[in-house]
Amino acid sequence: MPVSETRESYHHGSLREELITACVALIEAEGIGAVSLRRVAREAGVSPGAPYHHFADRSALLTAISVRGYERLERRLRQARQLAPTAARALGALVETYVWFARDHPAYVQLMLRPELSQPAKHPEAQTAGEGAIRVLTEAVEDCQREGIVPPGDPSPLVGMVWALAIGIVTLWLDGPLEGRCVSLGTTPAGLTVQITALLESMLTGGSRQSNTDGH
Amino acid sequence: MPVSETRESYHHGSLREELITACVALIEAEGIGAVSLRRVAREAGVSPGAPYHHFADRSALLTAISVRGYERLERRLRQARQLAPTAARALGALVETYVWFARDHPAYVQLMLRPELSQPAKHPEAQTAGEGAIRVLTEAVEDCQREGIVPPGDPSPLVGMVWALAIGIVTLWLDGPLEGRCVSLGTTPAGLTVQITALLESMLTGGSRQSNTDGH
DNA sequence: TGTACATCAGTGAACGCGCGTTCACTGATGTAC
DNA sequence: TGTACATCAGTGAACGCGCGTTCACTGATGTAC
Repeated sequence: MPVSETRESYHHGSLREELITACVALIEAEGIGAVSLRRVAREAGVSPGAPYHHFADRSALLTAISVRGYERLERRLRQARQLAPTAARALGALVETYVWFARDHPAYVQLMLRPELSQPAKHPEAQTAGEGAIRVLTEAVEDCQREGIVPPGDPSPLVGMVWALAIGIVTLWLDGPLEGRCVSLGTTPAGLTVQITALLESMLTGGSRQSNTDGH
Repeated sequence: MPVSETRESYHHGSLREELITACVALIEAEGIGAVSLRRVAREAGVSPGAPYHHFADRSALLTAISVRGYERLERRLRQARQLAPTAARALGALVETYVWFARDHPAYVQLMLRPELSQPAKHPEAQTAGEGAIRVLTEAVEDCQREGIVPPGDPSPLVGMVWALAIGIVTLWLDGPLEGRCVSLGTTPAGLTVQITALLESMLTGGSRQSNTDGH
């Protein structure tokens, strides 16, 4: 019988799982620059060779984490889309969801945004997993078309716009400049995100009217 | 007399300049993962210790390149803003300009987007240089407000939106997924960029009308 | 213009380090009968 | 249930490597007189 992928304990316990956990914790604690296979093994309390029983090489571990990140992101995006009261709200909510996901799991997203670490040419799984997330975006845009908010035709410009917007906000937040800018503006990254998505929605539904509801 | 920063040749020629050139070329040829100070020195045809007469350490070189990138980007953004016939067009043009800049100088932008390499905590110059670029965006948004396209008030949501949009498209392009997606859509990253900026502008000026001019 | 000296920007050898990966091994776990 | 054996997931030592950085040095460039 082949080794089950879901068993709870063998020798060490489920080392594969613990390596992923340790790597995520390491990135969150010391930044993406601190990642190395040896270091992750050390954090997991295991010898440097041990990971090779679970991952072909360093990039395989990082790819596995990226894949998990995309899967979790997609799940949250699907929930957000289902909960949104209108199609226009869904688009804004998807952007927000991506950003909150990055805030809650910065390590996943940082890996997802650094292909030089996962080497997608070698391990294409992460890219495949990412396509699932984009599918949710596309479906949401198609909803908008069905509701007449967005004209029919190729949905990809709006899909690309929403996707890029989400990645852009996330990058600015995780990389630091957003935090600093928000401080000098008297707001927060989360607050600015909500303002941006509100702006997006108002552009979609009501022309260029921009609501400044937060007392400006 | 102190050493002039702009002299053409001393011993080697202007090594500082050549190190920057070599590093940029290296990133463009082999990707951001190939960067090391030793390697850059080797590419410039110089011994491993030579760079230390021009840069305090590795991150200082990478910061200098980021700074140069932001300066060049800002110059191009200013030109684009001046050439734009309308304020709304200026916003779209700024996004496009950022994206074309990334296409023309991927190495600069990749460094700008990886703070763990420049270590902004140690060398804050890059962040300062980046603020110049955002000032151009802000001015363009204020133009829109002056023209009545955008309601008065805090410009930062729209500034953030345009900024994030630009960075998002750039990230998707440089990191690969955009290229692949565009192929399967029968378009190109540049084409999709233009579609996205057109969409942005039409959202700003005319509600949510989305022109599909490319025969779809 | 020529000489003596200071400075500057290179060389190349060396340092210690952490890295990714391999490998012979071992002992725990699972399987067959 | 007990024993013999196979497999599996660890250990820990070792490999070769490239890295960032330092340092004593050297020879070219610039400066003073």
